Formats: sequence, C-alpha cells, structure tokens
Amino acid sequence: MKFESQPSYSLGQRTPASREVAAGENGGNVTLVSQSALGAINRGRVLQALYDNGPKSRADLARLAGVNRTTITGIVQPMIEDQLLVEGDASPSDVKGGKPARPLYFNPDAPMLGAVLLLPGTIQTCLVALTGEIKAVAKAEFDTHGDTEAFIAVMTETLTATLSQAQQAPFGIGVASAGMIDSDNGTILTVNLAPVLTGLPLVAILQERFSLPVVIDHHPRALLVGDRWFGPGRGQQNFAAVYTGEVLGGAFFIDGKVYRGLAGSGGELGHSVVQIDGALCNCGKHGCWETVAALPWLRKEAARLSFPHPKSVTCARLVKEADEGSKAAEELLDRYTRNVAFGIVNLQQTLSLNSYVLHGDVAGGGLKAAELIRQHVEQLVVKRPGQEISITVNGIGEGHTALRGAAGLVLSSHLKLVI
Amino acid sequence: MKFESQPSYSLGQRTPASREVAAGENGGNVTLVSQSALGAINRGRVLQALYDNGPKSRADLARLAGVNRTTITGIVQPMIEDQLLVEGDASPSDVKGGKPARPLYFNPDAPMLGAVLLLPGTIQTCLVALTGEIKAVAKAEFDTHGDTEAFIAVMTETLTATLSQAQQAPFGIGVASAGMIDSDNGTILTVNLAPVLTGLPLVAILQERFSLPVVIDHHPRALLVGDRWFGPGRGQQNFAAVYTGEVLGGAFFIDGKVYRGLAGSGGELGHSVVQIDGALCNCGKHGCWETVAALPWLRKEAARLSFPHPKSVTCARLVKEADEGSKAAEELLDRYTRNVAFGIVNLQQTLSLNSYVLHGDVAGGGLKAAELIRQHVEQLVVKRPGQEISITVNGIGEGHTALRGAAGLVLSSHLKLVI
DNA sequence: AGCAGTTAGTTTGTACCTCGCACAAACTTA
DNA sequence: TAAGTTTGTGCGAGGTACAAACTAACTGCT
Repeated sequence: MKFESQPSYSLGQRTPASREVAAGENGGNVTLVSQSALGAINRGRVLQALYDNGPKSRADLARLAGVNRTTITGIVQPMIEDQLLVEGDASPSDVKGGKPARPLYFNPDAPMLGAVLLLPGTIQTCLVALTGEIKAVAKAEFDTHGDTEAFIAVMTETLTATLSQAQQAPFGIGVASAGMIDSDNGTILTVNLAPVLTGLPLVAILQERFSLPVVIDHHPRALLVGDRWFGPGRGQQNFAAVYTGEVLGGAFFIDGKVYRGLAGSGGELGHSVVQIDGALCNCGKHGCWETVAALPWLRKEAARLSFPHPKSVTCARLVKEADEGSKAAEELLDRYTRNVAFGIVNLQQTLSLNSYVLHGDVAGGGLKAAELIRQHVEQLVVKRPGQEISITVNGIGEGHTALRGAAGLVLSSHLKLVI
Repeated sequence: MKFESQPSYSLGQRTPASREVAAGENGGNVTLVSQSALGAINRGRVLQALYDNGPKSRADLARLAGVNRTTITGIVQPMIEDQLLVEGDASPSDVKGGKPARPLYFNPDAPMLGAVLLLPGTIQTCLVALTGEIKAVAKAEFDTHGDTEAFIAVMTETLTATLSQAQQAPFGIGVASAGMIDSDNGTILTVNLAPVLTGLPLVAILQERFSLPVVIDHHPRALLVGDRWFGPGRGQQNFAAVYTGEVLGGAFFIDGKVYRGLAGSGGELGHSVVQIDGALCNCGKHGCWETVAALPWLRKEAARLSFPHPKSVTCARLVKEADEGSKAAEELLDRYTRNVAFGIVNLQQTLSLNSYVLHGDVAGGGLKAAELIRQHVEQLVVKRPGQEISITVNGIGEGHTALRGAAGLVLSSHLKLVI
C-alpha cells in the first residue's frame, strides 16, 4: 500500500519555540512517558496530596488517590528513610475499631527552601520550611539605576546571610521578581522601574555562587504558587491570582498546573484592552486595563474629586473612609472595584476559572473590597447555569505570600509535576 | 466470564463519560498514574504523532518520541493486527544503505467517525475517515422554534442516512453545536437562535439510538480540533481558534491539550469587554467585543456609511471592493480588522499562545484580512523580545473543518490524552 | 478475659511497561 | 561478493503498580 504525502499546512510562519525544543531534544513534539518518569510523577503527586490535605496516613492517601495501599507504602517508605517525611503519633481513628493510623507529614527538620523577592529597589530573602514556616528573613536595598556588579554584590550578601542560617543545604532557591521574566532561560528581561536588572541572567549567577538549583518567575506567578501551596488556592485545581497596585498582573493555575506560556509569558493582564482608544497607558497603547484599575488611576481620580491627600489613597483607605460614612469614598471605591472587575470578567469569559485570589492594593480592602468586586463581576459576566464565582483576598502579608510562592517554585520544579 | 477481549488501545467501546468517572471515583483531587494508564497514554501519543507527522516508520516514530524502537514495535503491533494501522510498501530510505523502512499509517478501511454539525436551523452529518476524508455528507433543516420530538426525529433520520453508509460501525459520533454546551454532561444549555434545543441531553439521546460513544462540544472548540487534527494547527502545541460572524467565539489548544473549563466552559470571548460602558450587547451588557467585531456591527457601519446593500456586507466583500479600489471599503475593512484584533490582543496578553487560526467571516477575507489583523495585533500588543505572532485563516470550507473537528472530538476523547 | 470484627501497614508474587542487547533481514556501496 | 548500514524483532533486566494474604492494633460484645 502507498500513502499519499500529507498536505503541509504551514501557512503561518511557525517560529521554532524554545519550549518545544526543551520538550524534546528530538525534533519532534511527542514525548512518551517512561517507566521511571511514572514513578517520579506519582511520587510528586503523593507529596502534593500531602501538601494539599495536610498530614494523612498511608491508607488515607491511598483512598485519596484511588490506588493500592501498598503503592503508597512503596512511595513514602524511601522518603521516610530519607527523613523528608516523618510518621506522626498514632491517632485514634475516627471510625470505630481498627488499627490506628500513623499520619505522615513533612519533617520540620528537613532541608528548607531559599526564597527571594525582588522588587524595584528592594531585595527580600528568607528560608521557607516545607511546612510553610518562614525563617531567617533578610532585607536589603539596591540602586535601581546603579551598577550591575553592585546589585549582584548586595544580592549575594543578603542571600548568604539568610542561607547561612540553615542547618542543612536548602533544596534550592526560588526567585520572584517584578517585571518581565524569561523563566525558561532564567533571565530578567525588563523591569520598568529598575533598569539595572535588564537582561540579567540571575539564575545562572545564583546557581554559580550557591551551587544550588535556582528557579525564577515573575511576581504574580509567585503569588499564585504561594496561594496554591499555602494560601486560599490550596487543593484547588483551577484558579487565578490577580495582582493590583502600581501595575496589574495575573497568573493562572489551570487543571492542576501553573500556566506558563512560551518562555514564561502569559498573565500580562495589565495591558489587555478594556477601553478601545481610551486613556494613554505607560506602554504607549490606549485603554489598557491598567489605565483604569491601577493605583495611578485611583490617585488621579482622588485628586480630581478633591480628596484630601490624594497621593496616599489606597483601597484600604477608601474602605475605611466609606465605613466611616464618607459617600465620596464609597462612590470612588465602587468605581474602582468595578474597574478592577472588568479585568476579572474578561478572564472569566476567556478561561472560566471561577475562582480568583486578589493581591496587592485591593487585597488591602479586605472582605469588603472582595465582595464589591464579586458583585460587579457577577453583574458583568455572562453566567452559565450553576456557575459560582468566588473572589477571595489573601489575608497574609503580601511579601509572605510571594516569598512562600518563590519557595513553592523550587518545590514544584523539584517535584517534577510537569506532566 | 471475562470481557477482556477488547484491546486496551481500542478507540471504541468506551463511555464518553470516562472523564467524569475518572475524576469522580475518588473524592480527592489527586490521581496517580497506573501502569496500564501509562500504556494507554503512550499508545495515544504514538497515534497522535502519526496524525501530526503523516505516515512514519517504527524507527522514525522512535526517534520522534525519543524512545526505543522496540517500544514502538510493542505499541503498534497489536494495532496492526487489529487492522487499525497498516504497513505501507517499503519505501527506499532517503539515507544511503540499510533496510528500507515500512511506513505505518491509519488503515483507510478502519472504522470511521460520525460527525454532526448543529447550527440554528440546519443539521449536517458526515462520516470522517481516520485519514481525514469526508464521506456520506447529509444535510437537513429543522424548525428552530418547533417541537423537540420533531427535531430528534430529523436528527435521527439524517444521522441514520449517513451512518448506514459505513461498512463497519463507526468508532463514535462527535457533535459540534452552536450555543452554550455542557460537554461534561453532554447537554445543550442554550442556543440563542434555536430555542428548541434548550436543555436537550443530546448525547444521551444519540447514545441510546445508535449505541455508540457520543461526544458533544461547542462550535469553536470543534473548529479548534479540526485545525489541530487536519488543519493549520496540525502538530502545534499552543494555538487558539477564533470564530467571527454573527457571534464571536474561541477555543484554545494549550500545552498539547484542548482547553475545557468546568462543564466545557471557556472561550466565550464574544462577551469579554473591550469598551467599558460601550454599546449595548444582545447579552444585556455593554461594550462586549461582539458589539464591535461581529457582523451586526459591520452591517450597521456599512449602513451608516451609505454602502450599497449594507445587509450583505462581509469581510470577503470588503476585501474584494478594497482590491477594486474602493477607499471606503478599505477604511471600513481596516476598522473592522482592528476591532477584531482587540479580542486577539487581549487573548495574547492573557495566554500568549502566539498563534491564532481565524474562522468564519474574517476567514472569508483570506490572506489580506489575516495580514491586516496581524498588523493591528502587532501594534496593539506588548511584545516580548523574540516573540512572533502568527495569524492564519483556515482555507478549507467552514463546514468541513467543523465536521472534521467534531470527528476529532471522538478521536481525542478516546485516545485518552488526558495526561 | 476472650473472641469476633475492623482497619492499618507489610510481605510476597504477578502483570505490565520500557530499555538495552543481540540478531536476522534487506538494501547500498565498493 | 564482502563490508557497512538501517530496520525490525526476540529476550532478559529493571522498575512500577496491583492483588492476595498476612500481621499488628484497636473496639465492642459476650
């Protein structure tokens, strides 16, 4: 039998994506799953189940994952011997009768994770235990327009101060950075407010200095991971993290995986258009979401409406003043949250993740801001029957979530939940 | 007695609800990969590689997937014995020397796939061979405001006429439908222009009448699958299909998987907001993308600009008139494509898929429309270094892509590329 | 106290999958 | 005709998950 040659459909120029190359050293786009990979995958999933559900016995895990108890034993036994997991005291089972279960959880004395939060002008570093506790926090400032070598020196010094407090070598270092990040190649592409960082191959630098695995990703994605591992996103399979403040950004957790576009792109929500030919944005375009839902807009409106101290207006302040009876604050808060809602609406129409965790300025507005945004979203979205949209704010301090997220990045890459 | 005679890679004889069952069997959110699942996954990936790359020898497939040749032999041998695949004539290898390779491909005489395209007022059915050929097309009309029983009768009759022409029972039936679809439960939620379909559990109905696996999804997602299996999306890992016409819609192929939100939601791009407090939309909200980039807008603008026969204006007509020298057509075409571009820009800012396949009205505008849209998108998007955005139109007739996509839905759901 | 019943965790054997090695088959080149 | 090369196929090794059977530990009933 002869086969006719397949029609080639390469109409558009198919740019060879670095990611496809990474997916296989082979030219093709298929990758079969090998036997050993399967083991790694399942080990990772068991660990993730432990994270998501807290201490659990082998039998519980087996039920949770729908697998045989012996499988779980086989997976966790080496980890216990490796002192990554520890067996807790036998807790009386809630059902009557039977041998009491021995809950398993992460060893508090297991190696920790190094975490770095890099924002324009400041470096924060810490150690994060596998249980989520934050230790050995250090902080430093750097000249945003200064010398690269000087920055690297400050970074190294701060990180060393933190890492030296660990009793054992950490599993790795996770970096969360503002700006545009190429997470595939581990470089900072641009940070608007800190030109010194432009083009910096930070992963390579840190890897060399500390001889540890290093992972970098942009700030919203670290928030997402922080939410997923230790925050409101724990155990969820689909949700988005949305950051509002001087700029707007987002990141998505889709079908149990962190979404990363090519070279770690995606989630640049601030420059999606919500007002064709609207106000001029920093980016040079018009009508970006950022022109109506970020802090600069809020300050401008506050000034226009003759608020006192318009430069220092925040969502938290508006909520407070509204609660104290200020009609003007109430109205501005309503408009602000409505504008924020539009970005979430567009996300909802696109991906239907149904669950959104807010960070940054609007998170400062607490439950009230979240509820206002939820109401606006509900009004503005085309709802499907039975669909419920949840908007939450992450109550923990901003830096903490980002740092934990940075640590979580290492964890994720270490656990190889790629598949 | 055991019923294990079915080969485990079988395309047929699997309930389309397997996804629900798999997800709902255990209360938890973790699922480990079992040994047999691994086999199924790899079998599916080999088949997908065959689809993506055309006839290939075992050795080629092994290289493509980066696995051992023996692994491929083990996978394809049962399929050849089952007459799903056939071995082609030994083709002289392009390299010099060596035993000539025997290319493998889908057996043209293997069971086919039933496909249904359901648009307001019309039913199209056909058989699709595994090689993509369309056969036994049938068409019928139905009363959009009529009786449910009458619709089911027409549907059954049309589908029977098509399916009866198959020599063997097809692997299953794929349905692509306009409107809002719950693909998990196999029901049509609403179709604005065909109230008779509201709430119809079509999958259950067809499953009962034809005793075959049935899958349903909404129209844009079928276009996406059609693009992926047989069109410009072939072999790609990330792209979006965008439909424009009376309404707007989209669907996404992300990391080698069709994106489906809960209950098959997602991709309702038409009602994302591009103009806060803009024109009133059919959905009751304001400033939806649909109010500026769908055909009703184009007709209204044509009328406002005193075009002749404004009711019949389309992208294809604008391109033709612009090519003939009409400045007015050129200008309107430019504004139309710019408005279409905004939706793609927002998608790009959100997911960075970098590749977009256009369908529907703008696809009628051919390469010129695609190029105009690409230029607008390039201007309106915040580009990352090295990022290239590709916009293509699917040149094949609209119905054909949707029908092939509907068939591809069956294929996808039974190849279990879930992981 | 003693026994049945229940649940947790382990031991043992089995089935399945991929891989590396060796080998036959088939073709090209010198 | 011999050497070299590539394809495709047995066969055993190594790794993984599963099922059955077993021990351990606890509850409840007699």
